[in-house]
Amino acid sequence: MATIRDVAKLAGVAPITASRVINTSGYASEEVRQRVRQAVEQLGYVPNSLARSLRSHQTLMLALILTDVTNPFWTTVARGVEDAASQAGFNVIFCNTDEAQEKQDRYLEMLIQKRVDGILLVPARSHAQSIRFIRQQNVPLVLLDRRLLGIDADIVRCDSEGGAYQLTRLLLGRGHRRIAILSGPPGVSSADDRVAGYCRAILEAGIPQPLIYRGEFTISSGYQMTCAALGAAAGSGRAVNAPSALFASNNFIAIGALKALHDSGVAVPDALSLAAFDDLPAATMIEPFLTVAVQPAYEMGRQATQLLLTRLNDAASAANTSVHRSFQEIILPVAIIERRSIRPPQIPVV
Amino acid sequence: MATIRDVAKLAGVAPITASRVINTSGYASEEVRQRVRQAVEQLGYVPNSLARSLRSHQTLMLALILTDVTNPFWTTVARGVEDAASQAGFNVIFCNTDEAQEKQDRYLEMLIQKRVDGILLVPARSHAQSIRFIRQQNVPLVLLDRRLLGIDADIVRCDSEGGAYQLTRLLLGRGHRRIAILSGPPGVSSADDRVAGYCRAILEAGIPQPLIYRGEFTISSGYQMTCAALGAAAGSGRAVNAPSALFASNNFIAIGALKALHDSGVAVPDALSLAAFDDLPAATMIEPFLTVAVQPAYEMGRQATQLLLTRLNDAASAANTSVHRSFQEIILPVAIIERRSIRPPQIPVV
DNA sequence: CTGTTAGCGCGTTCAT
DNA sequence: ATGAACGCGCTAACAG
Repeated sequence: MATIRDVAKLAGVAPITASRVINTSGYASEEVRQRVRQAVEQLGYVPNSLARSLRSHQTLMLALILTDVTNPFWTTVARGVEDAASQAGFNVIFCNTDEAQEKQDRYLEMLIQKRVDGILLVPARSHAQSIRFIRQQNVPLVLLDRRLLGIDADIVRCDSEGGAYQLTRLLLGRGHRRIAILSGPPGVSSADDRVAGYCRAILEAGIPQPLIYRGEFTISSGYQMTCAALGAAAGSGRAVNAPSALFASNNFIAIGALKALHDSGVAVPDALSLAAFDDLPAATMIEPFLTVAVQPAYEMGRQATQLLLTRLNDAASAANTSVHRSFQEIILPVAIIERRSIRPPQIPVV
Repeated sequence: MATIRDVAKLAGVAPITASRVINTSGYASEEVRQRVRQAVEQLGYVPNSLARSLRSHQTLMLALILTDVTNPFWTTVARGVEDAASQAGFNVIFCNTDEAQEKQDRYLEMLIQKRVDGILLVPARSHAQSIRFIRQQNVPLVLLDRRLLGIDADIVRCDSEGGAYQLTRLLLGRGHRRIAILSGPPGVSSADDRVAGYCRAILEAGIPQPLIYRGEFTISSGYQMTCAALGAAAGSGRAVNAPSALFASNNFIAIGALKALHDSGVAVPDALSLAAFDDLPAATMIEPFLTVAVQPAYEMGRQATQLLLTRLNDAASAANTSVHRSFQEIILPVAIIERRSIRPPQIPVV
């Protein structure tokens, strides 16, 4: 593989001159430019960015660590990140943690070895250990979607608490009193916030007993929690005790719930109402009918990336003046979209 | 950021000794190992893989260039690639071309600059130009899913022709005579092969006129082609001329078709039968009912990666003996899954 | 406008 | 068992 020295030799100039032509940095006479360009062409020269990065101390690579690109929500976030990054000349490495702390840490180590210029992280669990590691390495970091207890950091996330509150209010407004929330894992702030918003609305309505189920943000967990919610009612022996509405706290849980309800022969919304956080993937929307709280996924990715790029500039200009800037927290609004999966409860509350 | 020299200094040894301990290559007394490890810990030292790769001429990175990770089919392929790669100690960079030649070429250039060790490519279009570029740079390449006319290369793909043939035969066996295929872009071998398999079955059945629509592998294109297929019949003024069955040649086209049929009030399978290539994403399968030809997506990714890794070894051991090995073509079988979207035509053929 | 020198951080080669 | 010297390919810093 040809090096810049080969190019320089062929063009009859010094390597640095070739470098200047190739990177259009610094002066070069038109004649020299021609010769260098031709040499590049002739040799099929492709610059070695390893060497370049080693010298220049930047790789033009960002990393996005998330839980699962299989989920269309994250796919959309990823697109937002990629678009914003590539517009600024950066590439993005994607990493799936599957919510596993251990995988997350392995990736972090690898990414820092590769000297990525910045990291966008959807923290798998509430551990702050990983963040300390990143800080120690002086790599700019922006959190995405999830807060971390006791950690001040730049973050872009949505108003999960508020969205959950509104969605619960919507169900209450339709006359539901027994509303069960099917939520994600404790310790994940977006999950906790949605439970909190739900509880606030429930308590405000004077309902003594919230119905909270906690599992994973997966289809199978949504299925199981739904079965549990239905089963608990069956166990009590009184149909009146069955929840009349379910609040699925993400799209995959909603899909699992729909599946479970279908398998149990429970019709939505005739027998039971269903509302969810996050829209379902476009692919399922042959006939959209789920009432949802939608997060601006693309925008989350875009803004987080822009914030990260800002921090890179800060770091570059600040150089060795280690002034501590304050962190930024960007909270994006959640939009409620009413469709047809909610209806007043069929069995009037006694 | 600490370098290996800092570690060496702190441990009171030469840099190379520290290197040997860190990479567990070569000898080192137990006492020295201890000191080095402690220095690493104390300084928070993380090796610089840019420098390491520059020296060792390998990056342990592979690239997967595909058209659209949004499609669950490709997501699954990607998982197969990632699993096989990480098991061998390699990382994967993912790139979306959106079927655009230009994006593909930009990514290729970038990946070669980054000196990835190998490339898995789902070629966007039939151009062979890009492949010549890769060959010239001596980077091992395995094609995925799509052949390239006039190009001999390692490839892992499915039997699209055979699968389409079988699926069409299935429809014919149910008594359908007017079967329309909604296909992908000409020049993309998987699309062309499916049309070919369809045509073979149609001709064998003695049907004079195949009904072929060609568009993109997208939801909107599936929608449009379906409207066109329905509209053509309407235009002819005779319901008898309407297709009684549709063959969607990938999952996104199938979703678009379902949407269009729903919007037009055409019931599946009562009024019209539908079969598709590729299964729908798990997320939509609340109640699976589509009869499909399924490709082993995960396995495609896995085997392609293994083949690529084999080639890396070949290249490493062959060194400068440029023996030309013959290329391998791995063709995976397609499985037909019969469900409930096919039914004999309601309007008997005159 | 162009060239010389040096070094980014690491590991191969050869010496001790 | 350990170390010195060198170079991977490139560009910053400093001439001229």
